[in-house]
Amino acid sequence: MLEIKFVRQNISKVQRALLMRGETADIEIFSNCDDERRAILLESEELRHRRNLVSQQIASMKKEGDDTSAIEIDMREVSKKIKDLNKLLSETEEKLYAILMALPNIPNESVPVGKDSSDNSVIKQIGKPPEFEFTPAAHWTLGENLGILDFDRASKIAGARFPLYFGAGARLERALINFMLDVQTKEHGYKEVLPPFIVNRKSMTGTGQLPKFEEDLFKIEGRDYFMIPTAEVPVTNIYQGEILDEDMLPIKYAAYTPCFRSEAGSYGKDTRGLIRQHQFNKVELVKFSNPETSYDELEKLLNDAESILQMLKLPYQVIILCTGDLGFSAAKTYDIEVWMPSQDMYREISSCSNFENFQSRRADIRFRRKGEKGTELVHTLNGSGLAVGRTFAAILENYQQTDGTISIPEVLRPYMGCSLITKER
RNA sequence: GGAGAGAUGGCCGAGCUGGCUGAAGGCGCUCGCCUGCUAAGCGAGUGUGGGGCGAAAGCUCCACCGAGGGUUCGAAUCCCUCUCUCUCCGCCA
Repeated sequence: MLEIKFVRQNISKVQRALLMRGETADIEIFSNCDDERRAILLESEELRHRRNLVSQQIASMKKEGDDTSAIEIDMREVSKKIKDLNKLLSETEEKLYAILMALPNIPNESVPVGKDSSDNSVIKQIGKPPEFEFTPAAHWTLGENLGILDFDRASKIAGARFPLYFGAGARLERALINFMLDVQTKEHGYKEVLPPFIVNRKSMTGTGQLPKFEEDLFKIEGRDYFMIPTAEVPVTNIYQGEILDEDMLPIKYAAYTPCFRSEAGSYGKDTRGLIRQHQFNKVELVKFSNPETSYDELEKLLNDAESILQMLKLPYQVIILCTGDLGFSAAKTYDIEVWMPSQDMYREISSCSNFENFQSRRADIRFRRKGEKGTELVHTLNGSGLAVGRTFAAILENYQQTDGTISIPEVLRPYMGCSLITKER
């Protein structure tokens, strides 16, 4: 959420930002509501002021034993009017709030302007795509042939877009989770967190998934609960409504969670394999940062996520999202894309963003500077480190052998207890 | 699920026979003083949000004592609903 004062004073800047994102929002309605709100507020506050004064007067008159019934009758009217005005006020504020909550974050100045994903630019490419003497198979083919993935049976259990891992496949998934958590906690200073996988509406609103993107979420029927689409939601909301000490910052958390996404509106895309599932595993990195250093923290976060791919020796590239492709809450985002041989292209495996104070304003996460009074909003950041299912897919495809077996990346062998995945029975 | 208790400022904790209580007291924090170090001591200050006036420093008003309603001239204080926490019983991985 943007600050109401900021929007009021920077209407044209906000409009420009919306335009750059390829969005339209009716700023006129905002201005009208805003003016209306202040007009009502002014009137209601004047009346309240009067009521406060008279109430005190009544108190002292009663002490003297004077008759106050005439004033009381008068004040009854005033109170009624205040009540009416308040009703009007909250209606106006609701409208205003709805607009404000639907406004996306302002892109950082370093974000290139562009229309859509085709305008994203590649910042760097690390590692070379492997060369095969055969046509590399898709990971679902490999996985099903090896007996470690079974999408058919998964669909009996739950439906399309759910994974089912067996044997070495299940172990590989678990190995990746452990490996990723170990690297981030032991080498990069993140603290491990295991949060709830179901959250309430307030938390979803705090990080920006609601109110705009409810259709992307799995909701628990009959209760105001949602399955998390990413650990970002529960982990960022850990400090919801709190005031942190400056010397606690930056706070760095690494969390493994399953993620649940309804993937509404993506019917034709990635219908096979592990790329687009309703449920997938992810290790998420979340930071709470001092505003001055948040962009340094973003670079570090990106490096921390990248290090996993480097250690797994998977070829990848880093792209910076242009204004038109930026997520709703983000001010700046890098995507990491891993090489997928069967598709002959790079596919997103991580997304690292700085949200500045967009989420912290919604979730009310502040900090207090040493020696200064007042509080300030922290900056929040997060990034996948990494999406486990997609990493699984990338390993299968990049490490496939002529005979359809999968050699295991060196760093995972201690976790797997083997160096090769062969056909399961 | 049943029966109770509670939710107050950064934290702890009074107030809860309605009116001068934005809220005692303590802790913490900041600034100043003092003590040749440390500890202790003394003094002052120290919530958030939103309006109005002002170039600004600032002045002023309103709201906020879990959330939302109600009663009343007036509510942290009374009533209702909800959420959460705690204790006991039941059930349970």
